[in-house]
Amino acid sequence: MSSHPNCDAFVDKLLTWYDDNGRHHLPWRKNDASPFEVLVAELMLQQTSVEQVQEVFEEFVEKFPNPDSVVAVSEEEISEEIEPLGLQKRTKYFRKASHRIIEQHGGHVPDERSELLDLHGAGEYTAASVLAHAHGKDAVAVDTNVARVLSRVFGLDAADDPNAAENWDLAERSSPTGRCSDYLHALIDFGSTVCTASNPKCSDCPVADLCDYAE
DNA sequence: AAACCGGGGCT
DNA sequence: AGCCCAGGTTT
Repeated sequence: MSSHPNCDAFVDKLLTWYDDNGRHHLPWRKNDASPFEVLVAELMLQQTSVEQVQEVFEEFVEKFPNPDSVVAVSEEEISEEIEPLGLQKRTKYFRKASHRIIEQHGGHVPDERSELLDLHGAGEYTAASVLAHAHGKDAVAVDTNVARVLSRVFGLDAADDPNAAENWDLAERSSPTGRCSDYLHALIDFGSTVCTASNPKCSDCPVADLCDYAE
């Protein structure tokens, strides 16, 4: 646990807020979402809004529920499905990652950080996300939302830098054992609806009383 | 360390 | 017109 005096209280209030206000309906957060579906969602969500991903995710995983189904079709068939998302390079991510999962991991999405990092298109954030959301492991992933929320609440210098070690350290020290997946989803939902980049809703924030940033 | 990818929404 | 979005790869 963190040495920061407000840490436990912050996590507690955030998780309570998440229970009531989180986007629990998102298809890739379903309890029975497969590890491959989680990986697909994480790749789609890179620099892409949730609303855009919602438009294509379910049809994609219905057509391509596993790595075998991805490599079985032409590049054009994959590209066609994700075209509305932009960042067309991800077509190659899906194909290369699927090939590696089949050849190196028997068709199953790996559950070790180093193996996930070897998948094309998966960096530190995506690897940690898959560990937490697909395999239930205690791993933290810091994106722009998480970095912004943590740095604001705890008054860090690395304001909105997802690559700053300061933010990853704080995320790890504050993360509740056994509930990393919920905690990360909570931080993201909170960062995208309340603790927003511009015009944050501090006047309607459940943790404003212990936040270094709130006025 | 910086460039680049990308369509869509918001300002 | 400019900035941002569940970042990562390439130069």
